[in-house]
Amino acid sequence: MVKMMNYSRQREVILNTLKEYVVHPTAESLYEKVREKDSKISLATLYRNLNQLVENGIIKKIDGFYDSAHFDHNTHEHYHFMCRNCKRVFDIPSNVAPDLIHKTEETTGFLIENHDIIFSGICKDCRNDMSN
Amino acid sequence: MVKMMNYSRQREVILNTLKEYVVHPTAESLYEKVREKDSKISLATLYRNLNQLVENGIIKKIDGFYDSAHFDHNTHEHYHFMCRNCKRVFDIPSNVAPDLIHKTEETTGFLIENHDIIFSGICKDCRNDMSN
DNA sequence: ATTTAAAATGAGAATTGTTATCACTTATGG
DNA sequence: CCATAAGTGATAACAATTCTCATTTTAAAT
Repeated sequence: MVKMMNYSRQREVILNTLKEYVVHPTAESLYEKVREKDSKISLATLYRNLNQLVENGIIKKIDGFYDSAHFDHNTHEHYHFMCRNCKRVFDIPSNVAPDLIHKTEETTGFLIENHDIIFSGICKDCRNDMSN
Repeated sequence: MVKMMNYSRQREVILNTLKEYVVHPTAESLYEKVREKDSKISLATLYRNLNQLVENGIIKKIDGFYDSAHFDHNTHEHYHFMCRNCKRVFDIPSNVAPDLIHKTEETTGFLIENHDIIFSGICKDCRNDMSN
């Protein structure tokens, strides 16, 4: 029994705005963009809808970066990298860690339900800029 | 030029207490244990010292679990799992993802400085308990 | 040993990201 | 079109963490 979500204009704006991102914003920076399209949407509505979209598997929440959560419209298996310099959060393809779940379950006897790999360092753009 | 840390009794108590853990506590639960040994240590002192120990590479901070940070006295490369049921945070050996840094740097052109894998699910003990 | 400057402390206020409350509005199915 | 469940905006509340500041402790140099 999947709990029904009613339509809401605000949720649509929020999801569409998130989909415009290639990198993955915090609630705060997403809120700025959302407000450009609908200046009445409240911050509580943003958080409520982000949580709801996460619970329904439509988007993913990325925890693990030092400050606040980031949100990702890509729900395929992949991992994340934050640049220490520009603070952008990029996708990392999942083939960098083949067979990770299976190996971990074998090794530990734990049941793995969720996982993410969180990398940080310097992205390609910033490396190039630094060497100039 | 490594910044010198002066000795402090409080820091010693905090580090020693952290070392008693097999699983990895939050600041809050570590604080309870620390207060049993020295009931005068302030919460600010705990946080200040944990951050300082992290900056000096003596302990590691584990972000990425839904609520608060956990702290780990084991600085060897390894990963982390939180049980959804008992909320304990366990170590996962790093050989579940061989050559992860190298492959990721190759694939992306990014410079990787830090990384962690965050798993969640049900630990072995809780699986056993559940099947009773 | 005494002095001195930097480092650390305790207590509590402040800050930040996020969630809860509540009166009101909108969506949906009969 | 009515009833009811779901969603909203505004703002208060919250929890984790950091900051402030007057006082104390450490280290190292006299």
